[in-house]
Amino acid sequence: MNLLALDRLPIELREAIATRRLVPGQILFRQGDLATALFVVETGRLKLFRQSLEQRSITLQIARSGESCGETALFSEVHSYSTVAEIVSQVVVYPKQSLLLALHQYPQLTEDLMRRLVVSNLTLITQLELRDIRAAHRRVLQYLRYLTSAEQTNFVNFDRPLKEVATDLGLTPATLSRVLTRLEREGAITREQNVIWLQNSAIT
Amino acid sequence: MNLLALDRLPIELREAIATRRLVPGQILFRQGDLATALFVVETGRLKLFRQSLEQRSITLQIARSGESCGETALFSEVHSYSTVAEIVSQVVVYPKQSLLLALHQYPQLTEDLMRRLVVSNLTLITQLELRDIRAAHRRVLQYLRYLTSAEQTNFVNFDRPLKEVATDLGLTPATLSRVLTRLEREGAITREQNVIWLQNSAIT
DNA sequence: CGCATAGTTGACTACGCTCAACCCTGGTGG
DNA sequence: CCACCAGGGTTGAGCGTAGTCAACTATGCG
Repeated sequence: MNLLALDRLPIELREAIATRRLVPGQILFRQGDLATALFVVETGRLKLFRQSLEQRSITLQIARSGESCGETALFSEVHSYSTVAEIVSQVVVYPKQSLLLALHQYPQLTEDLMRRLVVSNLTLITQLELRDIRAAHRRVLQYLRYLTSAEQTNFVNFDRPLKEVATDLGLTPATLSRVLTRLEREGAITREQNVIWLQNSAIT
Repeated sequence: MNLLALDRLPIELREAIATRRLVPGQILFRQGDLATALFVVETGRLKLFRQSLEQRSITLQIARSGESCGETALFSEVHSYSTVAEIVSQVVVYPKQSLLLALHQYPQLTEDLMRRLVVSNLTLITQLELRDIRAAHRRVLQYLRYLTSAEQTNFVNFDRPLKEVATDLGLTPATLSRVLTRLEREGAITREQNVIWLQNSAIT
């Protein structure tokens, strides 16, 4: 949940951190904002996204409990993406300056941060790979595979509107809807409420 | 060029590093390979790419002198992408174990590594943003803008075949060709050999 | 000089987007 | 308790644009 077990944190950093509550739709920071802190999600759900030219929004990641955002700004003046709370959320705020100071003395902290950066990297790579799949039905199928393999299950429970999922995938809601009905018709998945079962089919 | 000025490196790491020569087309490591080292390009040009399902290749980054690859593997067992030399190249090899050991004692090293991870992150985000632009001509234009803004110039000198550039952009060579002639016809760019001039036009 | 490869151009196709209408659900207020 | 409304989800028709496949040209290298 926290960057490090609280009692292992240097005292000066322990004093600097705080928590913050966010309501749905509330912006934590905007891309371009001066970066003053790094955040770790305690509860709730944040969306990390970039608002591109021509006002499209590109979802970089959905950060849930234990995940962080704003790490890249540790070594860059400003945030490179925006973050918004999708539901009521609580985040831990680690002031950038205190963190940077503490880095030098606490190797554990360093390692944790690096790990987070690496994870963030891998997430982005996954996103890129998804976007590279042109055919919508394959992209969706692959997306479902990622989700299930991460959870070690064969189903996905969507806790967010399909509309959102669609844009995450770079699709329109209409297209996603069509794709899902098609996949179900073909027997690749079965749907039930917000739950989608993946049949381990040979369909690629 | 190096991860750190050589004389500032801890002696045990200094002894562990080596250099390696690569010929065009030579694979440095493959995605899925056990990660044993991190590499910094001394001379030449490497392509970091992911081979997706259905044998498409997604270029993550072109690493040139001073840039690195394999950092993400510092905290993961295996490499998450492949790296190939596009031309004759020379890389510095930093064994992972030695690096991890040295991290604890040399804050400078840590900072350098984190910086590299952050840069890698931003590069990936840029890629994603590009891919999100559907219209090929806009995507290409934006790509040219990124390149020129990075170089502080108004032209781009392609040292690699357009064919490669096309796939980097997620386009086919045919489409890229058409787009370039169109952009030139519309006056957004002018071409001459491998050089493309960007007219600061209002065209978006 | 001849070959291999990159680049260009054309005709056709496929697929996701747009825009629109419609259904369905959950929440609200009378 | 029902009427209404708003939003998400679904479905349809038509369009635009990048892909595909192919032919052809240009270029560089042996």
